[in-house]
Amino acid sequence: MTAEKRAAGRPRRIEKQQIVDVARRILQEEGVQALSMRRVAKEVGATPMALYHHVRDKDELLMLTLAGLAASIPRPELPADPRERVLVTALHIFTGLSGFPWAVDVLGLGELTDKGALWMPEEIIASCIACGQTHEEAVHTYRTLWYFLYGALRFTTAEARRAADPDRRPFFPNLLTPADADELPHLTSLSADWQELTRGYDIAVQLRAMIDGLLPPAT
Amino acid sequence: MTAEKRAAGRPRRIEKQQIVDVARRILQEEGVQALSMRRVAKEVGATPMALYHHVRDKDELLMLTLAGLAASIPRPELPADPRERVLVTALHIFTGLSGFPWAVDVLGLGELTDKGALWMPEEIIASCIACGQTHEEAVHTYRTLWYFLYGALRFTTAEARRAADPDRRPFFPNLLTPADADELPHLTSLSADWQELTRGYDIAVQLRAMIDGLLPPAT
DNA sequence: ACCTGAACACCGTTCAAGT
DNA sequence: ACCTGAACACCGTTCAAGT
Repeated sequence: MTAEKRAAGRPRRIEKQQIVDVARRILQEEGVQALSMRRVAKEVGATPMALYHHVRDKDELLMLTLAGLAASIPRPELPADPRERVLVTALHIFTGLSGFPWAVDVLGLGELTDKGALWMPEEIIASCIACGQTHEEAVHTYRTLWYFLYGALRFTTAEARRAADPDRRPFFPNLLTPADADELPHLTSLSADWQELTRGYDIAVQLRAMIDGLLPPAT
Repeated sequence: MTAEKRAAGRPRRIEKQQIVDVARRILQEEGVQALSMRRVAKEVGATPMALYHHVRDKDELLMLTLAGLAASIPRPELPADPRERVLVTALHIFTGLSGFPWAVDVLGLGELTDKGALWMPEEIIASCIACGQTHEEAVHTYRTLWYFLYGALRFTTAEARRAADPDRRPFFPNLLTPADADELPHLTSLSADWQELTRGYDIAVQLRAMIDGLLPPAT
């Protein structure tokens, strides 16, 4: 079904793949806020408008950068127990995407784009069914896990970005004062070692507990 | 401690509160992508640069729009059972923020800004402790619930936005073809009624299950 | 102290024209 | 078919000056 390319008309000077590659490099090196159509055009050696002959708009270009990303991450060994497979696959999504903060931003656009990533929802849904869930329940469980992973990735990467910023000043440093101890006793007593508590957060522990609640009890 | 305002210098023409109010109205009516400093300045009857005398930058203005939001939402009746209190409070966060999609975007900036919202983490952490968790575990549980709620809100509001768009065309309509049935059997068989499965997703059911897994078993 | 004006260095995208 | 050039309608923010 792959038709020969017609040689009619003007020969193309820039390839779609080239555009996507440049975009992905900018995203990886400088993040999503650094990517602009004009910047990509310049680095690809063309006019901004030349890009629009290859992609519909900026959102499409962003989503195209996701293609092939999953294939570049080594697939993990999956255990035999289906419950453990859910955990390991979910953790793999988290650790895999941790290295690509820009991908989390792009995934927020809400459209599936990378076919090579689909084995992960497939695996989780299949394992949930193997654990005794109906097909519908399994889809819901996957969705719940994805919402959690997305949120965790968002705040983890955002915090890492802010930590890397040399001249960051908190916007509201003293939202909580000792005077709030009456109304908010736990938050005030915990606010001192909030940073340490954040470090102690273990995504694997949380995922395991979540999965325990979401899946039917083991037989 | 509230010092009298010095009347020295030029009298102010625009009040900070006025700026924040206009910004919040734009956010509520047209969403976060419609808010610009220049737009706010115009509607407030001033130069773009006048705003910078009252706020540090656009991010600070965005975060200021959150102040007082929680107080505008009626506080729910909380049940006596601490486990149920966690659920009801978490659900309240979800339903409360569902009406303010822009607030979800602003919360993604990652800084706490609305003091009136702090009773919710306080309540969840206190209830988790009442259920037998340590202070540290309770903070982790809250964080896990928040990550999930944030992800759920993100995708729910994004989907609602796209559904409201009159001329939306999916970017990648046929990512999954019948030929993928070998590799991705569940996804291909489920893709037909994916919309219906999405409608059947019940956040209360998922939260209850999550909480069951996260909290120690009831005595 | 508070605000203006001009400027800098950008954006995404449409449209008409060229090869 | 593919690309350019010019234009439209915007951005956030700095800086020097005015009252």
